[in-house]
Amino acid sequence: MSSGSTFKRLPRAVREQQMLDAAVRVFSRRGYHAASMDEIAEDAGISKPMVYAYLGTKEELFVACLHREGTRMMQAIAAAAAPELPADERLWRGLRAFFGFVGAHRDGWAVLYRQARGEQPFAGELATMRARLVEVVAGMLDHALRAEGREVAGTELEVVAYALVGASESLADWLADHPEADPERTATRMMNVAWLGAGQLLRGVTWQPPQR
Amino acid sequence: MSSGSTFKRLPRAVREQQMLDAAVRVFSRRGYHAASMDEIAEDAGISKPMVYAYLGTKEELFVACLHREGTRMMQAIAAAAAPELPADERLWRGLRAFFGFVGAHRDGWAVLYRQARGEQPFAGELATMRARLVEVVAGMLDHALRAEGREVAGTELEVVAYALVGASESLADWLADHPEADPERTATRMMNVAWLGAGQLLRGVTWQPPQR
Amino acid sequence: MSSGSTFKRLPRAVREQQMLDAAVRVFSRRGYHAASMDEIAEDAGISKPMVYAYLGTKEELFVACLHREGTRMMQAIAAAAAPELPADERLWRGLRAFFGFVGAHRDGWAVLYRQARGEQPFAGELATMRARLVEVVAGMLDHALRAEGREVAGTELEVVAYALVGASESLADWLADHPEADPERTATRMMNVAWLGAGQLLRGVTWQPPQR
Amino acid sequence: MSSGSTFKRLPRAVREQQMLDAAVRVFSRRGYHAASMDEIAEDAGISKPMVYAYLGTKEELFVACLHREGTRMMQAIAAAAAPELPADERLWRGLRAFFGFVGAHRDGWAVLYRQARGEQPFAGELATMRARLVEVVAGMLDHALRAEGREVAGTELEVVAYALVGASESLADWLADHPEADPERTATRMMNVAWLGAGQLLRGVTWQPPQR
DNA sequence: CATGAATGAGGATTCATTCAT
DNA sequence: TATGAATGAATCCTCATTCAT
Repeated sequence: MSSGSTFKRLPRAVREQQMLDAAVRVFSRRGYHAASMDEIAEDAGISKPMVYAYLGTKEELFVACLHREGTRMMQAIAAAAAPELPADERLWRGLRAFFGFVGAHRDGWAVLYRQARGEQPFAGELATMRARLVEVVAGMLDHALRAEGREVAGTELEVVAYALVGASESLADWLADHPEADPERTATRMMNVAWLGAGQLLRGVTWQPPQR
Repeated sequence: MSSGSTFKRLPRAVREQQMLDAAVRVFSRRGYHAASMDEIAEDAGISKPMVYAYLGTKEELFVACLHREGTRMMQAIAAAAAPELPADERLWRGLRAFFGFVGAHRDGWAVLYRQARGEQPFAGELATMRARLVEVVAGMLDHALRAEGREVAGTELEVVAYALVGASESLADWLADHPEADPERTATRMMNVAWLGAGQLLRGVTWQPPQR
Repeated sequence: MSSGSTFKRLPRAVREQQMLDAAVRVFSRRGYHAASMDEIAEDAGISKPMVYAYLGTKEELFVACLHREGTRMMQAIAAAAAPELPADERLWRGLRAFFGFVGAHRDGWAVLYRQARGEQPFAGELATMRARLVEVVAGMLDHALRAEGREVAGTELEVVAYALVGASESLADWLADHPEADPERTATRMMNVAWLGAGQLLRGVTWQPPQR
Repeated sequence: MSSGSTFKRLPRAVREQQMLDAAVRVFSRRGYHAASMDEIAEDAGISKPMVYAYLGTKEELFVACLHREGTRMMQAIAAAAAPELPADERLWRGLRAFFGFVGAHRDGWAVLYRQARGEQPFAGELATMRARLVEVVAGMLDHALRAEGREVAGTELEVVAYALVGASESLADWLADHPEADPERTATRMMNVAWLGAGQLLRGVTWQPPQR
C-alpha cells in the first residue's frame, strides 16, 4: 500500500537473512549438534515455528548457512583472482581474499567449516565446495605450467592442488583461533609455502624417493 | 567342553580392546553424536553397562579411542623417522609412516580425526597431538636450516610446519576416502610439495607480495 | 464445538498447577525416589517434556511442591494466629490451623514433609521452613514470658520451641496416617501438652536432674 | 582343628557385623537410595557377592541395619529405665539413655532413623519400634496417674505419649546435627518440657479450647 | 503472519543382582 | 569361600518438530 511495487515479500527475505545470521552465530558458538532450534529462534528474536516455516528442518537450515557462507567466500575469491591475471598474481590475490574472508568472518565461517567436516549429511555439500576450490587452484597451476611449455597429468595436479587447499584450510583454522593474527600476513606465509613448492614442481624439479 | 563356549567371561584387558575396536568402528561409521552407546556395545558383543564400567562415559570413551589411535600413530611415525637421519630422509620416512598408518586404519583413525576436529570437548586433545607433530616437523626444518648455516625465526618455522601438517592431514582425508589409492604414492606427492617448498624457503628464497 | 474438546491447550499457569497437584500426589504415594517423572506426567494428563519445560528437573519439581505446600501452610497458620492476640490464644489458633491444614491435605503435605526430611537436597529448604515455625513459636513463648515479667535465654526458648514443633510434626504424621482422626481434637491434645508444659516453664518451675 | 569347639562359624558372624557397620556408615552418609551396594561392599572391604550371600538384598540389608541399631537403642533405654523406679525417675533415665545413645551413634543411628521414615518399605519396621517406645512412655504416665489415684483413657494417654516421643525424636535430630551439643543437656531440656507438661496433665489440669 | 502449547522418540547413565570361575 | 565379569531393566532428560489459536 505504501509503495506501488507489487512486491511486499521483501520483509520475508530480510527475515530469512536475520535467521541465517542467528543460525550461523549459534552453530558456530555451539557446534551443529549442541545448537538447539530453540536457541537459534531466540537468538533470531523470532518464534520457532517461523524458523521452520521459512528455512525448514534443522538440517536444511544448516545447509542454507553453509550455502550462503560458502557462496560468499567463493565470490570473494573469484572476484579477487581474475582469470586474466598471471598465475602467481592470481594465487596471491586468491589467498589474500580467502584469508581476508576468514579473518572477517572468524567465528562464523571458520567454525561452520569446522562443523561441516564432521557431520556426514554435509560432507557432500562441503566436498563440492572444496572441489571447486581445488579445481580453481589446479587450473592456475596448469595455466602456469603451460605458460612454461610444460605439462603434468591432471590427477597429479589435482593432488598437489588438494594439498595446497588443505594447507590453506589448516592455516585458516589457525587464524580463526588467533584473533590477534593478521590475515594478510597469514596469506603471505601460505603463498610462500605454496608458490615456492609448486613453482619448483612446475619447473620439473621433483623429489624422488630413495631406492631402498 | 573346555574350549567350546564361544565368547564369555574374558579378562578385562581383552574386553577393553574389543570395546575400543568397536567404538572406533562405530564412531567412524556414524560420527560422534550419531553413534549410540547401544550400538557400540552391540558391536563389541557386550552389554552396555560393561562399557561404562570399563571405559566410562561416552566422552571418556571417545577420548580413549583418540588416545589409543593417536598414540599408535605417533609411535609409527616416531619409529620410522629416527632423529639421527638427515632431515629429508626423516621427513620422507615420517610421511610414509603417516600415510601408511592412515591407509591401514582408514575407517578408524582418519574418521576419528575428522570427528575430533568438530567437537569442542576434544579440541584440546587433538590440538595437543597436532602440536607434537608440528613441533617435530618444525624441528626437522630447523635442523636442515642450521645444517646449511641458515636460521629462521621460530614462529615463522612453526607456521610453515603448521601448513605442511595441515596439507598432510588433508591428503590423509583424501586417502581415507579413496580406498583404491596407494598410501606410498600419496606420501611421495606430499613429500614433493613439502620438501620443494620448504627447501626453497630454507635456502632463503622467499616470495614477496607485490607492492600495491 | 467450542466447549466440547476435553482438555487441551490450557494456559501455562493452569497446567503448572495441574502438574504440581499430580506431583504432590505421586511423590506422596511413592516417595521421592520411587516416583518417576513418567508417572507424574501421566497422572497430570500431560506429556513428560511439558513437565520439564514448565517445572524443570525432578529435583526442582520437588522443591516447587515443597514450596507451594509450605507456603500454603505457613499462610494458613499466619492468618489464624494474628500477632495481636494473647499468647495462648495465638498458640491455640496456630495449632488448630496447622492440624486443620494437615487434615485437609493429608496425602499431600504430610507425606511431602515426610519425604523432604530424608533427602539431603531438600534438608535446607525444610530446615528453613521449620526454622520459621520455631521462630514464631519461640516468639509466642517469649511474649508470654515478658507479659509475666520473666525472661529466659534465647537459646533455651528455642530448644523448647523446637521440641514443641517436633511434637506437633509427629502428631501431624499420626494424623496423616489416621484418616478417621479429627484434626481439631488432635490440636487440642497438642495444645494441652504444649501449653501446660510451657506454662510451667514460663512460671519458673523447672525440673532438675537428681544429683547423682 | 585348632580348638576343640565344633563352632567354626564365628568368623561368619564377625563378617556380618563388619558388613553391617559398613552399611550403617554408608547408608547414613548417602541416604538409602544414594547408597550403592558397590560402595557398601568396598567400605566393608569385601566383594559384592559376599554381601548378597550373607545379608541378602539391599532392602534386607537395610532392614538388618535398622534392626540392629533399633535393638541396641531399645536395650540401652530399657536397661536404664528399670520398671521398679518411680515414674519421673524412669522417664529421666530413659531420656538420658536415649539422647546418650543418639549422641554416641550420631551419624549412624540418627540418620538411619531419618532415612527409614521416608521409605515406605521400612515404615512398618519403624512404626513398630516407635510403637514400643510410645507404649513404654504411656505406661510410665499411666503408672504415675494411678499412683495419684487418677485415670485417663488409653487413647488419650497414647496421644500424649506419641507427642512426647515425637518431641524427643526432633531433639534427637537436632542433636545429631549439632556435634558440639551435649546429650545430657538435651535430655534435661526434653525432660523439662515433658515432665512439666505431663505432670500438669496428670494432676487433672487441662487446657480447654475457648468456646467459640 | 505468528506463537504458545504440546509431544514422540530416543539416548546416556546407573544399579541391584547374578553367573562362572 | 570369594570374586571378577556380566547384564536386564529402569530412569532422567532433551530435542526436533508440529498443532491450534
